[in-house]
Amino acid sequence: MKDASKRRKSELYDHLKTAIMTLALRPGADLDEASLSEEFSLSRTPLREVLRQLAGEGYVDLRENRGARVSEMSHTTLRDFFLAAPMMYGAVLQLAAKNALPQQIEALKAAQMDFKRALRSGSGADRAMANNRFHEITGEMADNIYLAPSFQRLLIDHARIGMTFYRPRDQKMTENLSEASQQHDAIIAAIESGDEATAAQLAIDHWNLSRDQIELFVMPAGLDVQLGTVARKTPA
Amino acid sequence: MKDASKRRKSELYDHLKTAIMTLALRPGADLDEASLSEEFSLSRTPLREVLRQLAGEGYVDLRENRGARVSEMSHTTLRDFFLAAPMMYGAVLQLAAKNALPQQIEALKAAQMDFKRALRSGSGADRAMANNRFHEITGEMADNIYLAPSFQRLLIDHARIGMTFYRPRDQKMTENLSEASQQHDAIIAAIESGDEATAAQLAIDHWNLSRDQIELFVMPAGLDVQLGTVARKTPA
DNA sequence: TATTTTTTTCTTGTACACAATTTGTATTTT
DNA sequence: AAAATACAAATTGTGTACAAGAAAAAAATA
Repeated sequence: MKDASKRRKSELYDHLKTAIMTLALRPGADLDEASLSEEFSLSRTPLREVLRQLAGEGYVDLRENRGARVSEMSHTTLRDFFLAAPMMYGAVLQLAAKNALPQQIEALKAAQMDFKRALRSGSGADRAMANNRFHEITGEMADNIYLAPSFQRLLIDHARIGMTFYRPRDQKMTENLSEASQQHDAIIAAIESGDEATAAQLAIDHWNLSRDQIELFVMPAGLDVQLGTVARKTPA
Repeated sequence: MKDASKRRKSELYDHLKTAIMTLALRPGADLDEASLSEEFSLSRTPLREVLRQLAGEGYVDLRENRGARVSEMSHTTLRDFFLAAPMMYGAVLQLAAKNALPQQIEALKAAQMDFKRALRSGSGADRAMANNRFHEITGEMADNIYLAPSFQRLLIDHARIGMTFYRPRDQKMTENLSEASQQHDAIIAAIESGDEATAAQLAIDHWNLSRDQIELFVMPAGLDVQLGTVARKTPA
């Protein structure tokens, strides 16, 4: 009986994590204790502990007497993200190239195969999660407890941003995704040969590419519509 | 009645934080739920939630079915720390110089006055906490949610390392502390004038000085004692 | 009819009791 | 005497009941 509730607890934990990263639970969404507790057959006590833990890891925000919410993605988020990401991933990849264990390199190659598979035939969520796993492994390779917290926080929003932007809408965006995959291969090679400088540089390149991808999404080619052809106000 | 327990909860939270940072609670120390709950007149339920939160922030480690412990400072910790600290503090100070608000600059100046006061007449804990507050404010100035988690984690161990190493034992160590204070002044000046490059460079200098201070502690001048003048075995 | 006040309902926070696991001790066995 | 096993004590994890607070709905007033 104890075994089962332990399993349910970690199931709840994993479920919330992936649901948040894949945007199944949207930023700002309310997490109701009662309904979650019923859904996972857990009493509210362990449920609340899970929420506290997720809050510590940056998945949710807790408000006094007002329940938990999926952590927000504000208008400043993207800017903060691309300010911090190149530096953090650069540091992580440099350390990964320095410290990676053979076993971890194998795991990274496996993750990259999954990522390629997801690019070919997966959903947006599959792509984002596969990409997330790839970078998560590089974080384990770097093995520095002081970088890990920010890196994990970045990975969460990396996945969420990816869910929005890893959906190619035109030829250019598809090419970018293919280039991202090639960069992953180059990253693996740099790590395997212990080339720290190259690994760090590849991180910068990788994030510049991501930024370009997002720019393509945020600033699409303008609609070719004449003034007045769009109704001022939609009928109620 | 609710008000009072709310206060006790945050008191417990603050108490544990400072006790851990000032080494009143040593790394690895066991945190017993029952005794803490009695000491702060709180039931175990809210107590455990506080521990979960502190775990998320890096103050304690939770082990399944085995209670909470103050987070460890292993032999790899110092190395990890000085690998990550210059980069993180460099980034934080650069952003601080860019984004600091006038109000925050005033707070930073006040914190530096406290730090100087602590250097003159405070205990080791006073110095460590005053120094901690100074850098905490620079973190607020930087205002980037992706850097904050690692920065906070660094500040915790910065304080703990400081508790050990900010106790001058000779002339050289005292001079280093005075130089650290001067660097704080320079950091304030760079932030106030918005000089990002200088701020980032000062961070590097600041951490190199810290590293020197620790080296003086870890590798002191050898004891000048002849072979055989120390008893082989102390009497029982 | 709009706005404020009161009441009701719903949600979160805390306490306590019990179940389950781990750890230390004592006894037995080799 | 050493090791292994069984037992006992202490500690952690979960469920449930109740209290406190916030949001929503209803009633009263302007």
